[in-house]
Amino acid sequence: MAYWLVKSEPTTYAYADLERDGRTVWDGVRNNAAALHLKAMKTGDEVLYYHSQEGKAVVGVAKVAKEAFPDASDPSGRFVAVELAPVRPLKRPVILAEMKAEPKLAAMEMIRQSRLSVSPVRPEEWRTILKLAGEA
DNA sequence: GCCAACGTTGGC
DNA sequence: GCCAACGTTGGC
Repeated sequence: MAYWLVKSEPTTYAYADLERDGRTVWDGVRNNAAALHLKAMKTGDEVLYYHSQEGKAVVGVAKVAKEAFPDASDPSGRFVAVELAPVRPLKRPVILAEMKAEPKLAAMEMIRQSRLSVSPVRPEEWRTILKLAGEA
């Protein structure tokens, strides 16, 4: 079981939209590094759901409902999509400023490279974030 | 194959 | 709205 983090602008597709839909195709990723992470996802892996721009916080937990398959929205055929399903909203959102202030999260991929839309999360980082969310 | 120019993302 | 970071494109 691996852990990941995905970003979405809440004005485009918020965590609440995922809850409403029950499941969604996570497509449109056009970055090679992010695509490699999508390909490495396994069904059942857990995913932190981060709101970029508006909110700038991890707001929920999702899980991989379907492993990588060709992204139908990509004419080149080079990129893949996965399907995600909601697990639960965090008890308390964890804002970016808190994450940056936490030394244990300094090595997190999403902190080190803010533009990466899909990134891996280490187990200890996962635990740290859940703790910041008041869940651990 | 190099690198300058340009576009996009996302934090501030 | 601005700008830094980074990826991509295209001329050479």
